[in-house]
This record gives sequence, structure tokens and C-alpha cells, in this order.
Amino acid sequence: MASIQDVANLAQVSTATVSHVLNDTAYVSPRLRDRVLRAVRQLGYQPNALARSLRTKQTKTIGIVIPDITNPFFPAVVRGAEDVLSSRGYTLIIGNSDNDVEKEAQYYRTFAARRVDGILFIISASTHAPDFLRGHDAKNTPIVYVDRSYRGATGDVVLADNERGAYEAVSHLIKTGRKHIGIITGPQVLRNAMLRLEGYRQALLEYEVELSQDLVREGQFDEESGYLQAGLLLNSKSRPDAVFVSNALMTMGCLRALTERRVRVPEEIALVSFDDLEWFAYTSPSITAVAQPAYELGARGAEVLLKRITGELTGPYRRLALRTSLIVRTSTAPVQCENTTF
Amino acid sequence: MASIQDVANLAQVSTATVSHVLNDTAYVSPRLRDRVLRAVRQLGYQPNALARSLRTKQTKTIGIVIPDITNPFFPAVVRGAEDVLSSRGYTLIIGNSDNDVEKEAQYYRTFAARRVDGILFIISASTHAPDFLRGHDAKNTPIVYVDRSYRGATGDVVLADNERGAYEAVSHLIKTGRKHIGIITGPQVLRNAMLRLEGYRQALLEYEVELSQDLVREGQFDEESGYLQAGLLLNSKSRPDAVFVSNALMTMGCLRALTERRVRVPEEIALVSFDDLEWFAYTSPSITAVAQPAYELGARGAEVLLKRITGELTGPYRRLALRTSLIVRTSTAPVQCENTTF
DNA sequence: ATGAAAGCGCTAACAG
DNA sequence: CTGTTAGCGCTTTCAT
Repeated sequence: MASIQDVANLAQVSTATVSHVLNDTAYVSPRLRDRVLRAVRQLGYQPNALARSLRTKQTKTIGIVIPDITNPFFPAVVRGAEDVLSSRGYTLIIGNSDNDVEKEAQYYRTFAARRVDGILFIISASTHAPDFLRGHDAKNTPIVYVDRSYRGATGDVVLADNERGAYEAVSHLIKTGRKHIGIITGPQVLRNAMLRLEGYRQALLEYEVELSQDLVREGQFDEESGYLQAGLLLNSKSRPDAVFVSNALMTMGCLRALTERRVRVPEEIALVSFDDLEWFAYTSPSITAVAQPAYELGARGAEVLLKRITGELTGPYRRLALRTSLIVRTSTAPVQCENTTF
Repeated sequence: MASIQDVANLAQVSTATVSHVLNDTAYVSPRLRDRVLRAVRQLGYQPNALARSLRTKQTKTIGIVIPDITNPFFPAVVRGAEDVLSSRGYTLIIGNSDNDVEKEAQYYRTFAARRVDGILFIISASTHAPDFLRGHDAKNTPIVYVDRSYRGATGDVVLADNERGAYEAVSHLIKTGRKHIGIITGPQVLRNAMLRLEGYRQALLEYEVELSQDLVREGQFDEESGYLQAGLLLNSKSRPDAVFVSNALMTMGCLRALTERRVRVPEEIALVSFDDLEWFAYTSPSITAVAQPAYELGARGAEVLLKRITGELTGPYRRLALRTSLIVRTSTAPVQCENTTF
């Protein structure tokens, strides 16, 4: 592949001149300018980004690590990030951590070796900063934590307003006539999971509905535990008339439990999921859900990161909480029939 | 960030020695070796991948362009690719083309500038090679076409066996008692779409079921056209007792049409989708589908690419067709009731 | 307005 | 065995 030297030779100018016309970094007479451009075209010259980066000390590259690209929530945030990044001339390199801190560390090191200009991190489940970030030089390569963070995170944070989202979901349940509302929470070591539970509590408090510990069940954010905890909820003596499930995977498990037991939704039990999946609109009944602003999370995260990189944003780390939106579907339809029965 | 020179100074050796111990490229006495390693640790030295690549002329980077990471099929192939790539020390850079040739060209240029070692391409809808690939130097940076290709593609090809998958789906429909089988095809400029139609034809031929042109409707692989064509199929005088839909998006549209018209599935009409989505198991009825080996497509694609890069594979381009699998669910349950009715 | 040359951080001959 | 050194391809003073 042709180098800048080849172009210079062909155009009969110095490499400096070539560089100047390509980067518009100094005035070059139309005559030479034209010769350079012609040579560039003739050779199909494509500047070597590696050499340029080595020299300029910026790679125009952002690294992103996500738990699993196969979980539909993450592609949406990646997409948001990629859109703003590519429009600003940045390239995205990606890694799947599988919620494994060791893999996270691995990608972190790769990113460091490649001298990425910044990092977008959707960290794996954890409450405190992992070791590999201890010595991180946030000045040189800023990090933005997306969707999740831990206290004392050394970077800006962009996430969904978990508490408010949960609050709205449970309020909705109450307003549609449910009084006996169960919750399947996420693992309480995760801040997100805690906040969703907190939103649930707030709603009950606000509407003066009594909170029963029997109706609070801790899941693990996976399908299996959703199935399990839903089963326990259904078998308990105080069977709820509504369930708020803290994420989509557990909702799928819950659905399975419901189907197996032939529980009628929404007549016997209403259902709200935190996290919306496209197909929740296609099940019967369709499922009411709290939609997270996944795309925006990625886009805003990338914007903040870029601002840190350019120095447009400085000072203490920011924390952005993006609003969720409640998508009301039939799984929480008001129980009309029962009223008319009386 | 510390450079190899810093390490050399601290360890009181030459940079060559440092390089040698780090890359295990020559025997170094235990004494020096130890001093080097100590210095590396002390400085938290991380070799600069850019400088290394500039010198060695390999970046250990693969570029992948996909239409849209938001479509669940593609993350699965990306995941497959990423798994094999990262296990071999390669890094993945990603781009979304939105089926736009201009964006594809854009990413292609970026990849070229970054001197990626190879490219994984899920091309946008097209029958022939786009201009930007005309002058591609396949010797230097191999391309593997995944899932789709065009004739005369200058690279290996790894895709699903579309024809066979369609054949099996339609055969299944016939075996479960349907005789009047409609198809919603994809745009017939796409090879994949053509092959799926061909599989449909083969199955009818094989089982001596007459093919009626009324029952062949061309969609555009999007939700809307699925809805539209399903509607036409349902309204036609010769209403089918089964429909084979050529991709998942159109299946969603078809579902919508079916639901609106309160058509009972599978009693009135059986349904098979080419492309399986996770949630097809959760609808009622659950949906029979041809599952594509998405993960394997990515993984095998990456493997072939790596073999080209290492020179382990040479000569004429290979073409790999991976088998699909038919997931039988309730949308194609045999129509028992009707039989007993007689 | 243009060019010479240094140097980014690393690897790989080559010498010794 | 270890060190010297010449680049890889580019940008950027600094002269002219």
C-alpha cells in the first residue's frame, strides 16, 4: 500500500507538503495542491492511521465492554454509542465480558495497549471498583460508566432512572385496582436492583398500600430464578394479584411459571416487567413494561465521553439519570369483569 | 505512559533485550530477564500496540460490518466471531451499515486506514459487488462474506443452507396435513430470498403438491410487507391453510395480520417462519421456525478468515453452507380436530 | 509557501 | 547472549 513518501515522490513535493494538503494544516499553492491530490488519487493512497496515531497520540478509537451482545438491551446501547461516535469520526472496538471481571480486565488491558481515547463501560455485577481499575489514569483516557456503576466510580455515569421507573410501574398497578402486589427483585448487591426495589417501596408508601415481606422475592436477573420465584409467589398463602418483575429475563421465567399453572393474566394476576422487549407486544396477553432508554444511554454516554476527551467537559464527574417510560399493554388491564360480577 | 525505553533504562539493558524478553524472541539470561520483568511491573508498562503494528505490519484487528446490530440475528453472529477472534488475540472493530452501500464503503475505508488484518462482511442487499470493492487487494487483507454474498465475491463465503432450510420447513407443513401452502418471499434480488423460494418449490415438487402462483407473494423482509402480503394471502379466493414466511420481521407482520383478522393458528392456518427468534417460544401459539446457525456463522466465518490471514488456507475461495434446524412448535400442530370431525 | 529532519515506540537485522 | 541501529509512516517544528 502506498505511503506518503510515494505520494510525495510522484507529486514531486516533500512529505510535509502532502501532509499539509491532506490535513489542511497550512496554505499550499494551488499548483502543488493539485499535483498532490492527483497523485493521491492515482495511487489510491490511504493514510496509515497507525502511523498517524503514533505521532499524534490520539487514536480516534473508543473501546466499549458490555456483558453480552446477545442480550437485546446491549446492542441498543452499542448502537446509540456507535451512531454518535462514527458521526464524529471515531471507531468502536467491542468486547463481551460475560459478567466476568477477569474478561473485563482483559479487555481493559487490550484497550490500554491500543491507546484508545476513551472507554465506555457497562460493568459486570459488582459493588465496588475492580482491582484492574485501581491505577487507571482517568485524565489520559476517560471512562464513562453506562447503565451501571459502583460508588466512587472514577468516571462519569449515565444510567436509567431505575427508582422512578419502578415507582411508576407499581403506581400503575395500584391505579388499575391491584392491592396485593408482589415483586421479584434482582440480586441486592446490584445498585440497579436495589433502586428498583426502592421504587416499589415508594409507590406502596405513597398510595398507602401495606408492604408484605412475603411478597418480596429476590431473583438473580436470570430466567431460571424468575421462574422459581414466580412459583413461590404463586404458591404462597397470600397469593398476589399483581407482580412487578425487575428485569426481562426474569419476566420470561415468570411467564413460563404462569403458563404452566394456567394462571390467567391479567384477570388473576397482573404483570409488569422492568425492561421492555420488542416481542412483549406480540404475546397474548401483551406485556406492560418499563422501557429503558437503551439507545439514549449509549448515545449520551458517548457524548459525555467525547466531551471529556476534547476537554469540553472538565471537573467533577457527572451523573446522568435518563427517564424510563411505561408502556401500558394488556397484562395490566383493569379488572372490569370482577367489578361487574358483584 | 512508560515506553520500552523507560523500561530499558530502569533495567539497565537495551530496548532490544526488553523486546526479546517480552516477546520471547531470543534467549535472555535469567539475570537480565528478571531485571526487565521487574522494571516492567514497576512502571506498569503496557507495550504500545500502535508502534508494534506499525513495525510488524499486522494489527491483530478484524473489522466487521453488519447491517444493524439491533436486529437480533446479527449480534449472534458478531458474538460467534468475537469469541473465536478474542481467543486468538484479535480485536474486533464494528460498524453498522443500515443496508446502505455508502456507509459500507465508509467503514471499508476506515478499516483500510487502520490496516485491519481481515474483514468480516455481512453485505447489504445487493446482487453484485459494490464499486468500493473493485480494487480490493484480497491477498493483503482477506474478506469473508458471512450470511450473504454476491456472485463473483472476492472472498470466502459462509452462510446458512437457505434452500434446504426452506425445503424442510415446507415439507414439514405438508407432512402435518397441509396442502394449500402460501409463501411470503423476500425481495427476489437477494440470493437468500431466491434460495428460500427455491426450497419451497422443491418441497412442493417432491411431494407432488401443485404450486399456485396466487400463493407466492413477494415481501421486502420488513414487518410492513409481511403484514401486507399476509393480508393479501388471507383475502385471496384460494385462502391457504399454511404460510411459510421467509424471515422473522415479516413473520411479525404476518402475526399482526392474523391477529387482527382473528384467524386461528394452527387450526385455520399453520405458520412457519424462516429465522427463529427467542420469543417465538413464548407466543401463543408458539411459532415453528427455521433456526439459522447465527453464532456458528460468525464463528466459522472468523475461523476461515484467520486461516486466510495465517496462510493456513490458500487457493480458490471456499463456500460453506451451514445447516439450519427446524424448531417445531404449536403453530404447525397437526390438525387433529378436523379429522375427528369427519 | 515549501522542505529537511527529528521523533512517536517498537522490532529485527546485524555485530560483536 | 546482548546491544546498536535502521526503519515502519506520519506530523510538526524550524529553517529558508
